[in-house]
Amino acid sequence: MNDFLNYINSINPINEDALKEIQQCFKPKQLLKDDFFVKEGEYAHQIGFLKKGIVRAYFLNQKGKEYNKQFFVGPSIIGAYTSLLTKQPNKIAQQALTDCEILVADFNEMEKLYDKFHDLERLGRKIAEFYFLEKEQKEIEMALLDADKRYLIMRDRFPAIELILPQYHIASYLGISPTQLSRIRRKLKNS
Amino acid sequence: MNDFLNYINSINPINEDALKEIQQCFKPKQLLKDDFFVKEGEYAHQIGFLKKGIVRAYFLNQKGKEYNKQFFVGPSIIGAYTSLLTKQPNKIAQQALTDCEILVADFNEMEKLYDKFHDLERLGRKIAEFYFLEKEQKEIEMALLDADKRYLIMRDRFPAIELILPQYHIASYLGISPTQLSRIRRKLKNS
DNA sequence: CGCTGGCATTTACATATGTAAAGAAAATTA
DNA sequence: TAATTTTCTTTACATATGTAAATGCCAGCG
Repeated sequence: MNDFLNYINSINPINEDALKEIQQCFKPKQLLKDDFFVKEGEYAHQIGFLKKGIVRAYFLNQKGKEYNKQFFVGPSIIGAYTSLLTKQPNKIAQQALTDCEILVADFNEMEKLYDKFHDLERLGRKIAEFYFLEKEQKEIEMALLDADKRYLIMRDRFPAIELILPQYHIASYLGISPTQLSRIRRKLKNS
Repeated sequence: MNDFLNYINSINPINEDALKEIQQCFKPKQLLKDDFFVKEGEYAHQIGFLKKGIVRAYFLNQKGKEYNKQFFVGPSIIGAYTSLLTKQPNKIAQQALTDCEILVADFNEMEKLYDKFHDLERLGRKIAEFYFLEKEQKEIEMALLDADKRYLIMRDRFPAIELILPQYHIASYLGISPTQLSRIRRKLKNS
Protein backbone atom coordinates (compact mmCIF):
# COMPACT_ATOMS: atom_id res chain seq x y z
CA MET A 1 0.00 0.00 0.00
CA ASN A 2 2.92 2.29 0.70
CA ASP A 3 4.06 2.37 -2.90
CA PHE A 4 0.62 3.59 -3.73
CA LEU A 5 0.63 6.42 -1.21
CA ASN A 6 4.08 7.53 -2.29
CA TYR A 7 2.98 7.56 -5.87
CA ILE A 8 -0.10 9.63 -5.09
CA ASN A 9 1.86 12.03 -2.97
CA SER A 10 4.41 12.53 -5.69
CA ILE A 11 1.64 13.72 -7.98
CA ASN A 12 -0.19 15.82 -5.43
CA PRO A 13 0.03 15.73 -1.65
CA ILE A 14 -3.23 14.92 0.01
CA ASN A 15 -4.60 15.48 3.50
CA GLU A 16 -5.02 12.70 6.04
CA ASP A 17 -8.77 12.33 5.82
CA ALA A 18 -8.79 12.06 2.06
CA LEU A 19 -5.93 9.58 2.14
CA LYS A 20 -7.79 7.37 4.55
CA GLU A 21 -10.87 7.35 2.35
CA ILE A 22 -9.12 6.45 -0.85
CA GLN A 23 -7.08 3.78 0.87
CA GLN A 24 -10.32 2.08 1.76
CA CYS A 25 -11.45 2.15 -1.85
CA PHE A 26 -8.47 0.23 -3.19
CA LYS A 27 -8.28 -3.54 -2.78
CA PRO A 28 -5.26 -5.66 -3.68
CA LYS A 29 -5.56 -8.08 -6.56
CA GLN A 30 -3.41 -10.35 -8.64
CA LEU A 31 -3.37 -10.11 -12.39
CA LEU A 32 -1.71 -13.02 -14.13
CA LYS A 33 0.10 -12.84 -17.44
CA ASP A 34 -2.41 -12.54 -20.30
CA ASP A 35 -5.28 -11.64 -17.95
CA PHE A 36 -7.29 -8.60 -18.92
CA PHE A 37 -7.66 -5.63 -16.64
CA VAL A 38 -10.35 -4.31 -18.97
CA LYS A 39 -11.69 -5.72 -22.21
CA GLU A 40 -12.90 -4.16 -25.39
CA GLY A 41 -16.64 -3.56 -25.59
CA GLU A 42 -17.41 -3.54 -21.90
CA TYR A 43 -18.18 -0.52 -19.77
CA ALA A 44 -15.14 0.24 -17.69
CA HIS A 45 -15.73 0.90 -14.03
CA GLN A 46 -12.45 0.14 -12.38
CA ILE A 47 -9.35 2.15 -11.91
CA GLY A 48 -6.18 0.44 -10.83
CA PHE A 49 -2.77 1.06 -9.42
CA LEU A 50 -0.12 -1.13 -10.96
CA LYS A 51 2.47 -1.84 -8.28
CA LYS A 52 4.55 -4.36 -10.17
CA GLY A 53 4.42 -5.72 -13.68
CA ILE A 54 3.75 -4.60 -17.22
CA VAL A 55 0.39 -3.98 -18.84
CA ARG A 56 -0.29 -3.09 -22.43
CA ALA A 57 -3.15 -1.06 -23.87
CA TYR A 58 -4.09 -2.03 -27.41
CA PHE A 59 -6.83 -1.94 -29.96
CA LEU A 60 -7.66 -3.68 -33.21
CA ASN A 61 -7.81 -2.21 -36.67
CA GLN A 62 -10.46 -3.16 -39.21
CA LYS A 63 -8.51 -6.22 -40.28
CA GLY A 64 -8.27 -7.37 -36.70
CA LYS A 65 -4.62 -6.52 -36.35
CA GLU A 66 -3.45 -5.37 -32.95
CA TYR A 67 -1.93 -2.01 -32.35
CA ASN A 68 -0.16 -1.53 -29.01
CA LYS A 69 -0.96 1.95 -27.97
CA GLN A 70 0.83 2.10 -24.66
CA PHE A 71 2.78 0.16 -22.09
CA PHE A 72 2.33 0.67 -18.38
CA VAL A 73 5.23 -0.24 -16.17
CA GLY A 74 4.56 -0.23 -12.45
CA PRO A 75 4.31 1.98 -10.51
CA SER A 76 1.58 3.48 -12.65
CA ILE A 77 -2.12 4.09 -12.78
CA ILE A 78 -4.04 1.86 -15.15
CA GLY A 79 -7.63 1.79 -16.35
CA ALA A 80 -9.65 2.54 -19.44
CA TYR A 81 -9.59 6.24 -18.79
CA THR A 82 -11.61 7.25 -21.83
CA SER A 83 -14.37 4.79 -21.12
CA LEU A 84 -14.40 5.82 -17.46
CA LEU A 85 -14.76 9.46 -18.37
CA THR A 86 -17.25 9.14 -21.18
CA LYS A 87 -19.23 6.21 -19.78
CA GLN A 88 -19.09 4.71 -23.24
CA PRO A 89 -18.07 1.13 -24.08
CA ASN A 90 -14.34 0.69 -23.94
CA LYS A 91 -12.38 0.51 -27.17
CA ILE A 92 -8.93 -0.08 -25.78
CA ALA A 93 -8.24 -3.31 -23.96
CA GLN A 94 -5.66 -3.55 -21.21
CA GLN A 95 -3.88 -6.84 -20.72
CA ALA A 96 -1.13 -8.03 -18.42
CA LEU A 97 2.09 -8.91 -20.20
CA THR A 98 3.63 -10.24 -17.02
CA ASP A 99 2.18 -11.32 -13.71
CA CYS A 100 1.12 -8.14 -11.94
CA GLU A 101 0.35 -6.91 -8.48
CA ILE A 102 -2.34 -4.28 -8.52
CA LEU A 103 -4.81 -2.37 -6.39
CA VAL A 104 -8.27 -1.76 -7.77
CA ALA A 105 -11.06 0.66 -6.95
CA ASP A 106 -14.41 1.63 -8.34
CA PHE A 107 -14.00 4.76 -10.38
CA ASN A 108 -17.45 6.14 -9.65
CA GLU A 109 -16.78 5.95 -5.96
CA MET A 110 -13.56 7.83 -6.50
CA GLU A 111 -15.35 10.46 -8.53
CA LYS A 112 -17.82 10.95 -5.71
CA LEU A 113 -14.95 11.76 -3.41
CA TYR A 114 -14.07 14.69 -5.63
CA ASP A 115 -17.05 16.52 -4.12
CA LYS A 116 -15.94 15.81 -0.64
CA PHE A 117 -12.24 16.60 -0.91
CA HIS A 118 -10.86 19.47 -2.90
CA ASP A 119 -7.47 17.75 -2.63
CA LEU A 120 -8.74 14.78 -4.56
CA GLU A 121 -10.29 16.95 -7.22
CA ARG A 122 -6.86 18.47 -7.63
CA LEU A 123 -5.30 15.04 -7.82
CA GLY A 124 -7.80 14.19 -10.53
CA ARG A 125 -6.84 17.32 -12.40
CA LYS A 126 -3.15 16.61 -12.12
CA ILE A 127 -3.63 13.10 -13.38
CA ALA A 128 -5.66 14.28 -16.34
CA GLU A 129 -3.04 16.90 -17.11
CA PHE A 130 -0.31 14.31 -16.82
CA TYR A 131 -2.08 12.01 -19.24
CA PHE A 132 -2.51 14.90 -21.61
CA LEU A 133 1.17 15.76 -21.52
CA GLU A 134 2.13 12.16 -22.14
CA LYS A 135 -0.11 12.03 -25.16
CA GLU A 136 1.15 15.25 -26.59
CA GLN A 137 4.68 13.99 -26.19
CA LYS A 138 3.84 10.87 -28.11
CA GLU A 139 1.93 12.80 -30.75
CA ILE A 140 4.95 14.98 -31.42
CA GLU A 141 7.26 12.00 -31.55
CA MET A 142 5.01 10.20 -34.00
CA ALA A 143 4.76 13.22 -36.25
CA LEU A 144 8.35 14.35 -36.05
CA LEU A 145 10.52 11.27 -35.80
CA ASP A 146 10.89 8.27 -38.02
CA ALA A 147 10.65 4.78 -36.66
CA ASP A 148 14.41 4.45 -36.08
CA LYS A 149 14.47 7.31 -33.61
CA ARG A 150 11.24 6.26 -31.96
CA TYR A 151 12.76 2.84 -31.41
CA LEU A 152 15.80 4.32 -29.68
CA ILE A 153 13.66 6.52 -27.48
CA MET A 154 11.47 3.63 -26.51
CA ARG A 155 14.45 1.47 -25.59
CA ASP A 156 15.60 4.32 -23.46
CA ARG A 157 12.26 4.83 -21.81
CA PHE A 158 11.49 1.18 -21.10
CA PRO A 159 14.86 -0.57 -20.89
CA ALA A 160 13.34 -3.69 -19.43
CA ILE A 161 10.62 -4.11 -21.95
CA GLU A 162 12.67 -5.44 -24.83
CA LEU A 163 13.78 -8.37 -22.75
CA ILE A 164 10.27 -9.31 -21.79
CA LEU A 165 8.20 -8.70 -24.87
CA PRO A 166 8.25 -10.42 -28.22
CA GLN A 167 9.41 -8.03 -30.86
CA TYR A 168 6.09 -7.90 -32.69
CA HIS A 169 4.60 -6.17 -29.69
CA ILE A 170 7.30 -3.58 -29.82
CA ALA A 171 6.92 -3.12 -33.54
CA SER A 172 3.23 -2.59 -33.04
CA TYR A 173 3.91 0.05 -30.40
CA LEU A 174 6.16 1.86 -32.84
CA GLY A 175 3.48 1.67 -35.49
CA ILE A 176 5.53 -0.49 -37.86
CA SER A 177 5.64 -4.13 -38.95
CA PRO A 178 7.96 -6.68 -37.35
CA THR A 179 9.77 -6.88 -40.66
CA GLN A 180 10.49 -3.20 -40.58
CA LEU A 181 11.70 -3.33 -36.99
CA SER A 182 14.03 -6.12 -38.00
CA ARG A 183 15.44 -3.96 -40.77
CA ILE A 184 15.94 -1.10 -38.34
CA ARG A 185 17.73 -3.33 -35.89
CA ARG A 186 20.06 -4.56 -38.58
CA LYS A 187 20.77 -1.02 -39.72
CA LEU A 188 21.60 0.04 -36.15
CA LYS A 189 23.94 -2.89 -35.69
CA ASN A 190 25.90 -2.07 -38.86
CA SER A 191 26.67 1.48 -37.88
CA MET B 1 -18.50 38.00 -22.75
CA ASN B 2 -21.70 35.99 -22.75
CA ASP B 3 -20.39 33.44 -25.24
CA PHE B 4 -17.60 32.85 -22.84
CA LEU B 5 -19.81 32.25 -19.83
CA ASN B 6 -22.03 29.93 -21.81
CA TYR B 7 -19.03 27.98 -22.95
CA ILE B 8 -17.69 27.66 -19.43
CA ASN B 9 -21.05 26.66 -18.07
CA SER B 10 -21.45 24.01 -20.71
CA ILE B 11 -18.25 22.39 -19.48
CA ASN B 12 -18.93 22.81 -15.80
CA PRO B 13 -21.39 25.13 -14.01
CA ILE B 14 -19.72 27.55 -11.69
CA ASN B 15 -20.93 29.57 -8.73
CA GLU B 16 -21.49 33.32 -8.86
CA ASP B 17 -18.42 34.39 -6.95
CA ALA B 18 -16.06 32.31 -9.01
CA LEU B 19 -17.67 33.52 -12.20
CA LYS B 20 -17.18 37.10 -11.20
CA GLU B 21 -13.52 36.54 -10.49
CA ILE B 22 -12.66 34.84 -13.72
CA GLN B 23 -14.61 37.41 -15.70
CA GLN B 24 -12.28 40.02 -14.31
CA CYS B 25 -9.26 38.04 -15.44
CA PHE B 26 -10.25 37.97 -19.10
CA LYS B 27 -9.72 41.01 -21.29
CA PRO B 28 -10.95 41.35 -24.87
CA LYS B 29 -8.37 41.49 -27.63
CA GLN B 30 -8.18 41.40 -31.40
CA LEU B 31 -6.00 38.94 -33.19
CA LEU B 32 -5.50 39.67 -36.87
CA LYS B 33 -4.89 37.08 -39.54
CA ASP B 34 -1.33 35.73 -39.29
CA ASP B 35 -0.81 37.18 -35.80
CA PHE B 36 0.56 34.79 -33.25
CA PHE B 37 -1.25 34.02 -30.03
CA VAL B 38 1.87 32.28 -28.80
CA LYS B 39 5.20 31.69 -30.49
CA GLU B 40 7.69 28.88 -30.43
CA GLY B 41 10.47 29.23 -27.90
CA GLU B 42 8.79 31.65 -25.53
CA TYR B 43 7.36 30.84 -22.14
CA ALA B 44 3.60 30.81 -22.46
CA HIS B 45 1.67 32.64 -19.82
CA GLN B 46 -1.63 33.44 -21.43
CA ILE B 47 -4.74 31.43 -21.85
CA GLY B 48 -7.38 32.59 -24.27
CA PHE B 49 -10.99 32.14 -25.23
CA LEU B 50 -11.51 32.21 -28.97
CA LYS B 51 -14.91 33.76 -29.61
CA LYS B 52 -14.72 33.99 -33.36
CA GLY B 53 -12.18 32.92 -35.92
CA ILE B 54 -9.78 30.08 -36.64
CA VAL B 55 -6.41 29.46 -35.06
CA ARG B 56 -3.92 26.78 -35.94
CA ALA B 57 -1.37 25.09 -33.70
CA TYR B 58 1.71 23.90 -35.54
CA PHE B 59 5.31 22.94 -35.11
CA LEU B 60 8.34 22.48 -37.31
CA ASN B 61 10.21 19.30 -38.08
CA GLN B 62 14.01 19.12 -38.32
CA LYS B 63 13.94 20.30 -41.91
CA GLY B 64 11.86 23.31 -40.94
CA LYS B 65 8.68 21.99 -42.47
CA GLU B 66 5.43 22.90 -40.77
CA TYR B 67 3.10 20.34 -39.33
CA ASN B 68 -0.38 21.58 -38.42
CA LYS B 69 -1.26 19.78 -35.30
CA GLN B 70 -4.65 21.21 -34.60
CA PHE B 71 -7.24 23.77 -35.64
CA PHE B 72 -9.28 25.74 -33.16
CA VAL B 73 -12.59 27.07 -34.36
CA GLY B 74 -14.37 29.50 -32.04
CA PRO B 75 -15.87 29.06 -29.54
CA SER B 76 -12.88 27.31 -28.05
CA ILE B 77 -10.15 27.65 -25.51
CA ILE B 78 -6.71 28.38 -26.91
CA GLY B 79 -3.26 28.59 -25.39
CA ALA B 80 -0.04 26.63 -25.29
CA TYR B 81 -1.37 24.22 -22.73
CA THR B 82 1.75 22.11 -22.45
CA SER B 83 4.01 25.09 -21.91
CA LEU B 84 1.57 26.54 -19.40
CA LEU B 85 1.49 23.31 -17.42
CA THR B 86 5.17 22.46 -17.54
CA LYS B 87 6.53 26.02 -17.41
CA GLN B 88 8.89 25.01 -20.18
CA PRO B 89 9.49 26.96 -23.40
CA ASN B 90 6.72 26.48 -25.88
CA LYS B 91 7.23 24.13 -28.80
CA ILE B 92 3.93 24.59 -30.56
CA ALA B 93 3.08 27.97 -32.02
CA GLN B 94 -0.51 29.18 -32.33
CA GLN B 95 -1.34 31.53 -35.15
CA ALA B 96 -4.55 33.15 -36.37
CA LEU B 97 -5.66 31.93 -39.77
CA THR B 98 -8.45 34.50 -39.88
CA ASP B 99 -9.11 37.67 -37.97
CA CYS B 100 -10.16 36.62 -34.49
CA GLU B 101 -11.97 37.98 -31.49
CA ILE B 102 -10.55 36.64 -28.29
CA LEU B 103 -10.43 37.09 -24.54
CA VAL B 104 -7.12 36.65 -22.77
CA ALA B 105 -6.12 36.00 -19.18
CA ASP B 106 -2.97 35.25 -17.27
CA PHE B 107 -2.79 31.52 -16.66
CA ASN B 108 -0.96 31.77 -13.35
CA GLU B 109 -3.67 34.00 -11.99
CA MET B 110 -6.23 31.46 -13.08
CA GLU B 111 -4.28 28.68 -11.43
CA LYS B 112 -4.23 30.62 -8.18
CA LEU B 113 -7.99 30.73 -8.25
CA TYR B 114 -8.04 26.94 -8.15
CA ASP B 115 -7.15 27.21 -4.47
CA LYS B 116 -9.93 29.60 -3.78
CA PHE B 117 -12.75 27.92 -5.67
CA HIS B 118 -13.29 24.21 -5.80
CA ASP B 119 -15.60 24.85 -8.76
CA LEU B 120 -12.73 26.22 -10.77
CA GLU B 121 -10.48 23.34 -9.88
CA ARG B 122 -13.20 21.12 -11.24
CA LEU B 123 -13.43 23.19 -14.37
CA GLY B 124 -9.69 22.81 -14.77
CA ARG B 125 -10.05 19.08 -14.37
CA LYS B 126 -12.82 18.88 -16.92
CA ILE B 127 -10.83 20.88 -19.41
CA ALA B 128 -7.78 18.68 -18.97
CA GLU B 129 -9.95 15.61 -19.37
CA PHE B 130 -11.56 17.05 -22.45
CA TYR B 131 -8.18 17.76 -24.01
CA PHE B 132 -7.13 14.25 -23.19
CA LEU B 133 -10.17 12.76 -24.86
CA GLU B 134 -9.63 14.85 -27.96
CA LYS B 135 -6.06 13.67 -28.22
CA GLU B 136 -6.95 10.05 -27.74
CA GLN B 137 -9.55 10.39 -30.46
CA LYS B 138 -6.96 11.78 -32.84
CA GLU B 139 -4.41 9.18 -31.84
CA ILE B 140 -6.81 6.39 -32.70
CA GLU B 141 -7.72 7.99 -35.99
CA MET B 142 -4.09 8.41 -36.95
CA ALA B 143 -3.27 4.82 -36.10
CA LEU B 144 -6.37 3.21 -37.52
CA LEU B 145 -7.39 5.14 -40.58
CA ASP B 146 -5.57 5.97 -43.75
CA ALA B 147 -5.36 9.49 -45.04
CA ASP B 148 -8.46 9.14 -47.25
CA LYS B 149 -10.70 8.47 -44.29
CA ARG B 150 -9.04 11.07 -42.11
CA TYR B 151 -9.69 13.58 -44.84
CA LEU B 152 -13.40 12.77 -44.94
CA ILE B 153 -13.68 12.98 -41.18
CA MET B 154 -11.92 16.30 -41.10
CA ARG B 155 -14.21 17.73 -43.78
CA ASP B 156 -17.06 16.58 -41.65
CA ARG B 157 -15.71 18.05 -38.47
CA PHE B 158 -14.69 21.44 -39.87
CA PRO B 159 -16.92 22.02 -42.88
CA ALA B 160 -15.90 25.66 -43.10
CA ILE B 161 -12.23 25.12 -42.98
CA GLU B 162 -11.68 23.88 -46.50
CA LEU B 163 -13.07 27.08 -47.91
CA ILE B 164 -10.79 29.25 -45.84
CA LEU B 165 -7.51 27.43 -45.78
CA PRO B 166 -5.09 26.66 -48.56
CA GLN B 167 -4.92 22.97 -49.18
CA TYR B 168 -1.34 22.59 -48.01
CA HIS B 169 -2.45 23.49 -44.50
CA ILE B 170 -5.03 20.78 -44.64
CA ALA B 171 -2.56 18.27 -46.03
CA SER B 172 -0.23 19.09 -43.20
CA TYR B 173 -3.00 18.53 -40.66
CA LEU B 174 -3.64 15.13 -42.17
CA GLY B 175 0.04 14.33 -41.98
CA ILE B 176 0.49 14.00 -45.75
CA SER B 177 1.97 16.04 -48.57
CA PRO B 178 -0.13 18.36 -50.76
CA THR B 179 0.60 16.01 -53.63
CA GLN B 180 -0.89 13.13 -51.79
CA LEU B 181 -3.97 15.12 -50.82
CA SER B 182 -4.40 15.99 -54.43
CA ARG B 183 -4.30 12.32 -55.35
CA ILE B 184 -6.86 11.52 -52.69
CA ARG B 185 -9.18 14.24 -53.92
CA ARG B 186 -8.98 12.92 -57.44
CA LYS B 187 -9.69 9.39 -56.29
CA LEU B 188 -12.74 10.56 -54.34
CA LYS B 189 -14.08 12.46 -57.35
CA ASN B 190 -13.81 9.40 -59.60
CA SER B 191 -15.87 7.16 -57.41
C1' DC C 1 -6.54 43.42 -70.73
C1' DG C 2 -2.53 40.81 -69.98
C1' DC C 3 1.04 39.90 -66.20
C1' DT C 4 2.30 38.13 -62.07
C1' DG C 5 2.32 35.40 -58.04
C1' DG C 6 0.31 31.96 -55.37
C1' DC C 7 -1.77 27.71 -55.24
C1' DA C 8 -3.24 23.13 -57.11
C1' DT C 9 -2.51 19.34 -59.96
C1' DT C 10 0.10 16.21 -62.48
C1' DT C 11 4.09 13.53 -63.74
C1' DA C 12 8.22 10.95 -63.00
C1' DC C 13 10.97 9.00 -60.05
C1' DA C 14 12.91 7.62 -55.33
C1' DT C 15 12.15 5.70 -50.92
C1' DA C 16 9.95 3.77 -47.00
C1' DT C 17 7.38 0.44 -45.54
C1' DG C 18 3.88 -3.26 -46.00
C1' DT C 19 2.73 -8.35 -47.01
C1' DA C 20 3.75 -13.02 -47.73
C1' DA C 21 6.58 -16.79 -47.55
C1' DA C 22 10.74 -19.26 -46.41
C1' DG C 23 14.37 -20.30 -43.53
C1' DA C 24 17.06 -19.67 -39.08
C1' DA C 25 17.13 -19.23 -34.30
C1' DA C 26 15.35 -19.52 -29.82
C1' DA C 27 12.29 -21.09 -26.43
C1' DT C 28 9.22 -24.47 -24.68
C1' DT C 29 7.51 -28.98 -23.97
C1' DA C 30 7.45 -33.91 -24.12
C1' DT D 1 17.77 -34.56 -25.64
C1' DA D 2 14.59 -34.47 -29.31
C1' DA D 3 10.50 -32.58 -30.98
C1' DT D 4 7.53 -28.84 -31.42
C1' DT D 5 6.20 -24.28 -31.31
C1' DT D 6 7.09 -19.59 -31.31
C1' DT D 7 9.65 -15.81 -32.67
C1' DC D 8 12.98 -13.41 -35.58
C1' DT D 9 15.22 -12.41 -39.85
C1' DT D 10 15.57 -12.33 -44.59
C1' DT D 11 14.00 -12.11 -49.30
C1' DA D 12 11.06 -10.75 -53.03
C1' DC D 13 7.70 -8.11 -54.45
C1' DA D 14 3.72 -4.66 -54.12
C1' DT D 15 2.04 -0.31 -52.62
C1' DA D 16 1.74 4.11 -50.50
C1' DT D 17 3.60 8.18 -50.20
C1' DG D 18 7.38 11.59 -50.53
C1' DT D 19 10.15 15.04 -53.46
C1' DA D 20 11.04 17.83 -57.33
C1' DA D 21 9.78 19.86 -61.33
C1' DA D 22 6.50 21.07 -64.97
C1' DT D 23 2.19 22.62 -66.00
C1' DG D 24 -2.25 24.59 -65.32
C1' DC D 25 -5.42 27.71 -63.10
C1' DC D 26 -7.07 31.84 -61.26
C1' DA D 27 -7.41 36.20 -58.73
C1' DG D 28 -5.76 40.70 -58.25
C1' DC D 29 -3.02 44.48 -59.90
C1' DG D 30 -0.71 47.54 -62.95
